[in-house]
This record gives sequence, structure tokens and C-alpha cells, in this order.
Amino acid sequence: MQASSTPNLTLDCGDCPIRHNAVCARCDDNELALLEKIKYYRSYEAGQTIIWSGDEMEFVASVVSGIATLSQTMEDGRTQMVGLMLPSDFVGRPGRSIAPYDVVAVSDMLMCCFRRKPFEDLMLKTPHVAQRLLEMTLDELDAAREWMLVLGRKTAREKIASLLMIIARRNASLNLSKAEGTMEFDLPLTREAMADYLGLTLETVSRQVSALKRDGVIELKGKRHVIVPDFDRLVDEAGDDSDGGMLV
Amino acid sequence: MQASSTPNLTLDCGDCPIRHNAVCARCDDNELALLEKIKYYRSYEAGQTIIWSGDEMEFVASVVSGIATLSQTMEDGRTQMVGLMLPSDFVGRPGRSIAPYDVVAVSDMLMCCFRRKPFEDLMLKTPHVAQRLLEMTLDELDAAREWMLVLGRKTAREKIASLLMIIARRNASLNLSKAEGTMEFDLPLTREAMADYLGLTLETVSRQVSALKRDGVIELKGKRHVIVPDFDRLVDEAGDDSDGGMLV
DNA sequence: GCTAAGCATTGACTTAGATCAAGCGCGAGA
DNA sequence: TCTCGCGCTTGATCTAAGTCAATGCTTAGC
Repeated sequence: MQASSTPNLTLDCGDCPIRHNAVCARCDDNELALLEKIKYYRSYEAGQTIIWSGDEMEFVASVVSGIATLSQTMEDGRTQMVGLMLPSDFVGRPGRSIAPYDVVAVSDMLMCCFRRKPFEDLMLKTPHVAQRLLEMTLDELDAAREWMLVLGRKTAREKIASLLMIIARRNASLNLSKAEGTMEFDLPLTREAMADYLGLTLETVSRQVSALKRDGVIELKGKRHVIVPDFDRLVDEAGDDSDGGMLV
Repeated sequence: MQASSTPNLTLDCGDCPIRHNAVCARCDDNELALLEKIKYYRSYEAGQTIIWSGDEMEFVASVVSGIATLSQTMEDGRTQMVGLMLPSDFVGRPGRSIAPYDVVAVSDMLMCCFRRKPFEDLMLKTPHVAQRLLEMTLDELDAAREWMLVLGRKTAREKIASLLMIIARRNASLNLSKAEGTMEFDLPLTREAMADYLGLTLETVSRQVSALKRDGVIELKGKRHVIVPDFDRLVDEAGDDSDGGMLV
């Protein structure tokens, strides 16, 4: 399974959809020019494994469009998703050569890549990249810790509600709308991927989704399109404290 | 429960036990002098809550000695530990004013504190602090993700073995010895704290510790002193893949 | 239109871990 | 010395979620 690299694709950083959220968000024109010189694009198809755990990582990258998952697998096949990479998220770690997780494209994806060494060198010269990366990493750490509560202490129903809540929130922020009232979105994940994210089996996921539907917390159009008639009700089902998880 | 601040305590950075691991590790003499000017020390007693979730955080700090836990609690009392703060770990987040977790001293502690605003200003002038903080944050993110696999997919027995393994490894690195063969250490946590870390009840923790003892994986001297006759056996019980979790 | 391949649902049964409850052991204070 | 309280252990029972297995619903290809 090879990365389908797309050498002829170019995109001006000025027109980039993630310009103001990615690792380059804080860059001034000079810094951006330096990044622009070493960037290149790659695209991946849904289902493709972008990076295998244990592999040498010759590049780091920003997700431009599409969704990828980070996951860990035990020898006996038990797998746990440890991250959901969305547009503007940063994949890979400066200073590390071996990938600790599998990175799998869930949808078709476009990534803005930098060879690792040049990127590391550049980071020393462009403090705004390092600053932004720190900020993003701290956010990811918060998200990971939030997720530890979900995995360690929530019931299956609460887990499902938590996941739906997160996806609904993200969608809202993409549409620049508020997370409240009636909301509607597509699930980007299969039942199995949801199970791997939530530390459940796919049967339990299916049952709990049906239960939430039966109880009127959600409605379904097809298997993947979700309507949340009352977002507050969903938050309630997730068992979250009222702060709404918005840590600023 | 007030922080017992110890205004008369001073410690020269040159003599500091965490000088080469903490957020100041990469600092040159000039940078260190700047930090030294704004640092102050606080001590806490075992059991004291250092920071309450939701509180204003007026400072950030490095753990100099002792152990603290980070934890989240739901309204109904279910709690999940999301971090174990050891000497040299950094508590708090530049750019954030509200604490998202409870921070509780497990043992008596000494912290090297900086008021948040001055520290943030200083970070802009001392790139080595920001660099080191990024590195530490990336390490914590890896640890958090490793822990997500434990919480989401491991059995109770594997969870206990995983925790013992982590504590044994950390102890080894403090003693500058290798993690192998026979190892011996004190458990810093009560059974209940272990349960909160592992997403279990304290009864299950107790039972599984007894089971590991019965099966010869560990021996106990008293309730808290653990002897691991064969570290590889313990790693095996933790169900970990062979890489040993040492991601470099 | 028919069939195959993937996802998803649903049911019957099992089980790991939670819950409820009793009791132990040891250090601290009277 | 006694006893109180806390941390811990152990037992009996319950239950949420896992496992195994059958069947349904789409889409894609023939």
C-alpha cells in the first residue's frame, strides 16, 4: 500500500484552507516563505494506511482535508484508537524517527508534508512554528486526558453520547455555528472504528446507538447521518459536567 | 486547605535536583538567571489539594520532589486520574487561566513556582524554555495515549501489571539502573488511587494484586513494598508489545 | 434482476468486573 | 493497654458488556 504522491499538485499557502489553524498559523510572510519552499503534497485514499507503527518516519505533515485515525494494536489484535486527526492537525513529531502508532486514512485525504530534518532545522529559525506546535500539542494533551475519563469511567451509552457530542461540536465549529439546539451531521466512522475509539465491541456500539435512537436522543437517516434534536439532551446523556469541555 | 508557602526557602538553580530534566533543562546561564529571578518555592503536605478544577491558576510550577496526581471527577463522584506528576514534571499551562483538573499531593511535595504572566512573558524571550516545554508536552501526550490503550482495551490483571511496570521503570531511571531482572520498590499510591488511575474499583485492584502475588509475578513486603522477581514476566503480564514502550 | 461483499442489527448466552457486605491488621491517640 | 479508624482483603451476588451466531440492508459488479 503505497502513498500516492501527487507531485504536480500545488497550492499557494495564501489560499490554504488550514492557513490559520495549522502549525503555520502564527507565521509571518517570511516564515511562510521558508515553509512554502520545503512543503510538498501527498494524497491518500480512504482505507489506506499512511504510516505503520514502528516505521521510519521521513516526514511530518498537516492534514489539509479528510480524516485519519491514530491507533495502537496489541499482538492479539485488540486495538485502541488514540487520536482522530482532522484538517489542520499535525501528524508526526519533530525529533522522533520511529512512528509509535498506525495512521490510517478514514476518508480521502490531502496532506501538506515536510521532510523531517529540514522541518526540524526550520523550527529552530522560526519560533512561531514552535510556539504554535506547543499550543496544538497542549490542546491534544487536554483532549487525550478528556478521553481518558471517557474510556476509564463512562458507561457504553455515555461513551456513544460523548463521541457524538465531540463530532457535533467539531462540525459546528467548521460551520462557524454554535453547538446548541438541533444539529445534523454525518458520522465519519464505521461502527467498528467507533468501537475502537470507545473501547467497546461493535455490537455494543450498534445496540447503544439503537437505544439512543429509541429514546429519542438522536434520529438516524440511513446508517451514518445523525440528527440531534436537542444538543443539551445529548450533553446530558454524555454525563459531562456543565462546563461543556471548553477549556480556555 | 491552604498552600503552605515557604517564602524563606531558597535553592540555587545550580544545585537543583531537577536542573537537567525540568522545563529549565536547556537553559543557558543567562536564561537561568531570568528564571531564577521570578521563581519561588511552595511546599505541600501529603493529601493536600494543590489546585481545584475550575480554579483560577495564578502560577505554573515544576515538581521538585514528591508526587502529585491530576484527576477529573464527574458530578456523581466517578473519578479518573489522568496524570501522575513526578519530579521535573511541569504543572499548569501557559496561556490558560482556569485549571481543568484537580491536582492533589500524594506525598509531601516541593514545587518551584512561577507566576503565570511573568512566565509567559519570559517564554517569549527564552526559546529554550519553550523548546523544552514542547518536548515535555509531546512526551506527556505519548504517555497519555499509551494509557488510553490500557484503559480501553486491557483486562484488570493487565492493567495492574501495566501500572507496576511503569512505576518500576520510573524507579529504575531514578536509580540510573536498567529495568530488568529483580526489581524492588514502594507503591506510592493507595489501592483506591490505583483504581482511579486504572478505571477499576478498589476491590478489583486488591483482588488482582493478590492474584499476581499468588501466581508469583510479584511478592509483597507489607501492603506497599513490591518485589518483582522477574521484570520480563511482569512485562509479559502487561500484554505489551515487545518494544517496551520506549518510544524514541 | 441476481449475487456477493461489507456494514449493521438483533438475539441468546457468558463472563469479567462491579456492588454489597463482612472482617482483618496495624498505627495513632486516649 | 485498649480501641478507633483507615487501608486493605475476601466472599457472595449481580449486571453491563462481551461473545457467538443468525439475519438484514446497501451498493457494486455481472
